[in-house]
Amino acid sequence: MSTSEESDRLAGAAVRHIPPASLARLTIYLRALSSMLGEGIDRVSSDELAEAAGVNSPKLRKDLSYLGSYGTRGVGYDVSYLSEQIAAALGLTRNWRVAIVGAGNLGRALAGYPGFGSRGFEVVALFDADQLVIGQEVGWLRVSSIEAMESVLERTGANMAVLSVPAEVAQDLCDRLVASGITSILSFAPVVLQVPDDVQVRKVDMATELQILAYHAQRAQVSNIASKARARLAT
Amino acid sequence: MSTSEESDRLAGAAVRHIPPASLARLTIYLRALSSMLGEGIDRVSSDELAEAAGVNSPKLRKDLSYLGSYGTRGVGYDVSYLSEQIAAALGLTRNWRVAIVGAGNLGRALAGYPGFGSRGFEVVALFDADQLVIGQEVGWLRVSSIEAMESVLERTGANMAVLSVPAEVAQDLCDRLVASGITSILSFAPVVLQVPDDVQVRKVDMATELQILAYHAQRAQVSNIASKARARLAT
DNA sequence: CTCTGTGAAGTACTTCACAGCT
DNA sequence: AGCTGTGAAGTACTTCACAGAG
Repeated sequence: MSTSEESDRLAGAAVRHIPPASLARLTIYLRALSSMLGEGIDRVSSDELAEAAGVNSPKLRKDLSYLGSYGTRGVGYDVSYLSEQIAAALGLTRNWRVAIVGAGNLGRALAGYPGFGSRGFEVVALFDADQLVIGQEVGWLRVSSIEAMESVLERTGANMAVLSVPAEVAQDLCDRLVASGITSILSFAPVVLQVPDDVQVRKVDMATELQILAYHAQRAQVSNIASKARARLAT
Repeated sequence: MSTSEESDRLAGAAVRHIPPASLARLTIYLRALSSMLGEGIDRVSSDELAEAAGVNSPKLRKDLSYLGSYGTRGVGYDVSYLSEQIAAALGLTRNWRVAIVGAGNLGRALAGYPGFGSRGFEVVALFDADQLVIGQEVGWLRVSSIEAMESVLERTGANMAVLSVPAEVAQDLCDRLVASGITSILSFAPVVLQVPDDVQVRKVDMATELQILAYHAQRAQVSNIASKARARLAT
């Protein structure tokens, strides 16, 4: 038995381990449920929710089954109740205090991102190295100097960080975040960050996404050319 | 035999199908190789490249084996040659013309993203609905009116689009992009987009990423509490 | 009779270990 | 002797089909 499984049992948690693939989808279900709540829908079937989330319904039910049995057979799910259960499983009941490192266009876009503030995430600090940018107001925040990062992180009680800085300085700033006790980092820098095992890093990478699209587009094109060649041969 | 497999054979392509998981990693290898080229390194072993990409070496070799055998046993890989082969497999030899829809902070950040211009991607249009923003210069581009989107897409020969607009208008603009013949879309809007089967959509979602981090952080905490409880019980 | 929840089967990915070049 | 390339074994995820609750 692994340490974490053992810990779950001791902590009395019902959830043992959610597969990464399911975890990613649970956040989508949560958003779909939130928007349904907004529309005044209070009951939903697995078919309907699956449709809204863009997955098939057996997959949705399997995903939900990792959390427990929160539906009613023959009826469906209570939108509000299911939302709460998913939010609880994801750890969204406590408040997360996010520091954004890098106040360029991307950092500002993130600081102003509406869906950010909702669902338990609060942006508590915004850092930059540029003297012209330090001190500027962005939304409710004032940009802090990167030199004072450690003390501001401490004072604001940040427990998550977003890295929206150039690739060259990402590893250095990442190291400083880790040294300050941050263990959850979302990076937009196009580099592989080296961190200790107990630090979680997730990476969002525009170049990767475009290249994956390019691959599929090229394939589609090749298929198309081949189809035409085949059509010619057939005549 | 599926249509696409058949097409590959007819087109004479060596590559049949790259698993999605491998595809995502190939883009990372490509970046690592580019940076090695920049440093003047011209030979690399699977161990070294795997280290740089943050994966283990059997996985890297397996990934590369989907493309072909481009290494030399007992020696390693030629950095430049392997780069070219990966780029070719990903479809990066042709030039991709990208339109960015939405010129808010995020759209501007994307338009100015350096890694964007390199590797075959060129931003050819930038759209917004705000009269105050239309006509502004962002880098080398002038922001076009969203009303003229169809004609500008046509004129600029855009063949990929990035959606950096609010969730409420994302589906509508997506439909217009699809109607204009765009078949590759990268969306930053936090909604599930409905598109025909022949259109590829990839989604980047900040909220999802943070929620996944929150889940892991919460788990780490629970484990920690449990460990302490266990330590107490043991005494 | 409807719709959920879930073992079991099927599929895809990862890891392993070593054969095969150089 | 060293490092790649790859079948085969192992693991994780997805799909299926139906048992089971209402």
